[in-house]
Amino acid sequence: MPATIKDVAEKAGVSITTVSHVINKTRFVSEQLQQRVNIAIAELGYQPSHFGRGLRQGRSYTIGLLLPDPNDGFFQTVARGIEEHSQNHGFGITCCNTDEDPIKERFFISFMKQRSVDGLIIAPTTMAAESLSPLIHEGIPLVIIDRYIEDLPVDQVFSDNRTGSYQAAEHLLGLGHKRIGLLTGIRGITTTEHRLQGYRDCLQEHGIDVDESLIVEGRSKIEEGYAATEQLLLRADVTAVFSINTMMTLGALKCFKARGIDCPHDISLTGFDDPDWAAVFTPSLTVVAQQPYKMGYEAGELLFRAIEGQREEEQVQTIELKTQLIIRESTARSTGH
Amino acid sequence: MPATIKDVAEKAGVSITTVSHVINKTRFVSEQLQQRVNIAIAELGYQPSHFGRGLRQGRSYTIGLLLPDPNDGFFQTVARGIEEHSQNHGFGITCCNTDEDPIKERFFISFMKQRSVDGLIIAPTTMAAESLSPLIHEGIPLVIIDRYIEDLPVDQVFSDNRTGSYQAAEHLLGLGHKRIGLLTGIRGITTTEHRLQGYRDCLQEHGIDVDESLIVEGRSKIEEGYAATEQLLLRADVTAVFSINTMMTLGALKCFKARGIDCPHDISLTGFDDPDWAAVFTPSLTVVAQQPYKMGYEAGELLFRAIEGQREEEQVQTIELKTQLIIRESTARSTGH
DNA sequence: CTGAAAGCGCTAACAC
DNA sequence: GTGTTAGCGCTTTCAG
Repeated sequence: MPATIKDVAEKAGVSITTVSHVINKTRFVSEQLQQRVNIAIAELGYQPSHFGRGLRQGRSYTIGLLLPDPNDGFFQTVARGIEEHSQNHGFGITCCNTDEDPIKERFFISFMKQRSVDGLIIAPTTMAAESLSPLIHEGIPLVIIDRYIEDLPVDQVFSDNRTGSYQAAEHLLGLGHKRIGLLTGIRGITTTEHRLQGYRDCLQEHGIDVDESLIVEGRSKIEEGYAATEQLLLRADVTAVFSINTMMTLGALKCFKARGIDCPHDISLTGFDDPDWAAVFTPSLTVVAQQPYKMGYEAGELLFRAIEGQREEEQVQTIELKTQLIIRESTARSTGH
Repeated sequence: MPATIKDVAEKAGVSITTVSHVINKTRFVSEQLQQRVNIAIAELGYQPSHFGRGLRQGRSYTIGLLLPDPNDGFFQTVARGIEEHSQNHGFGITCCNTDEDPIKERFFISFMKQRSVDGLIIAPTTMAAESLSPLIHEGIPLVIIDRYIEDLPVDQVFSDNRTGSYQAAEHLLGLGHKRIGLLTGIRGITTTEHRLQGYRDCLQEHGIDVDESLIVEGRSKIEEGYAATEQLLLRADVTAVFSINTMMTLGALKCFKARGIDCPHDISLTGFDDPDWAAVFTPSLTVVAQQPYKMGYEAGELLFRAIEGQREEEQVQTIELKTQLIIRESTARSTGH
């Protein structure tokens, strides 16, 4: 039904080869023919078929994006950063949510392969490289984001979670807090583990033994944050809470609210990530901010460099983004207990 | 490099026809051959090429999604509802952000057409049908969401924005507020216009003349909401603010915070949409909640019905979703002035 | 019950 | 400077 290259060729009175070359600027064509072709294209409203081209070239002009949690505004912003590049290159994006499920991850990777994506950006669900190494082996351009995987010869972009976490803990210690509860995100992904490590390192370097009972495992839903906070509050001596991701932070706040706990007077709170509302909240939230847009942007840059072959083989890059501690109202000097 | 149907056929000692039929279950194949084929497929890790199939069938097993604002969690949830269906049908989703820009919208529609998407779900940037009617004419399955377009013979799913807004205004009137400021979203899209209309209708039916100076135009960024609220506050007699979208609401809250205005004691606030944090905020926010997941889900259902041809021609549906006024702490009885 | 072969729209090697 | 043509991987008619 839609016009094909053949229709254009006939209308312009040239061969389809010439049409192809005009479209792709892939060899010289005389002014005159170029014009005839362009006119024909315009009149027919011709657009090259994605399939014809793809079948021939084995390229899809599409990149795949595998993200764990669509509810998290963080990844939304990451996606924007990536989009910046894909638009410039005329590429499409196919995005799938893994929901932190390795099975889904595997499925979608295979899905993407079937569709011959030209590159893939993944925030992996696990620290293991099983599902990823085949990709690398097959030479599909790949960039890992958000979660660092050790010893994997592949481009990676992630935040310096350990330092971010360290600084948050140090900030709380500096305010006189000795017993700092930690709400973790889902275990087994590096973001969580590194943030946990930063907390541990900081306490230890300040001569404080880490009380494991102050570390409560959550995942990434408000209710889980709520429950984890309640559990934490059973220990009456907690004067500060450090929450490792946005949803857990909201859960903590909800719990505070339900129990009539005054933050920061009764308990200080520090979160990770800086969503729009964090600064508007009452109290405004002290947080460790990441650079989600930049994460996406850098990842996109690495990916397209690989796609366009402007990269030496085996020369992979690892980009660690700085975090920033933003001190607001939700943390205050410990009133002791 | 990856295995083709031909490789499978050779390995299984059958014709490619048979392989195709086994894969697609499109005609009877003896148990024996089926097994041989399936084994060969497994051993080769064969996946049918998306391009080969697409070129032949003119289908992409992909739907397109055009959304205006990726920062808005609302659309994120809508997308989840759609995804539910696309997963079940083994379809992919290609999503693009129009950023409320009709030019981008047009571009992406054309982009989607080139890629032969099997259907399109769009939250249009304007009330005009120009970019959309060609699609309808070409018979590409299409569902409009969020924003109603009159007299367009196409499936549509949207919220009853007028009633939602009406109820919010009525709630504020019931609390004794007489001078209710209105922060609008971007003008010219039906969501904004209908919400505006609901506000107007409510005041009028309660015998109150609408003071146009209480209606301040914003768009969809925090800073715009902030500025609009400041403008509103120049009128000292405003005792309540009704904000028409999430970002404007955040802007209003930010302004309140900056000026030391106590909500709801000094001024009541009602928002539209119910993001995660609205209930956790201090004060928790009275809002008109929509049903974003349902919006996506219904849209997906309509779209796939059309894609699979289970719909009479010219038999379009229009689904209006109820909104719900959720009364929380941010609205209180007017203390008068 | 199975296979041979045409052809979807395009690009690029090969002619001229 | 331009055209002819093979063939990418698949589905589907047609033949048997």
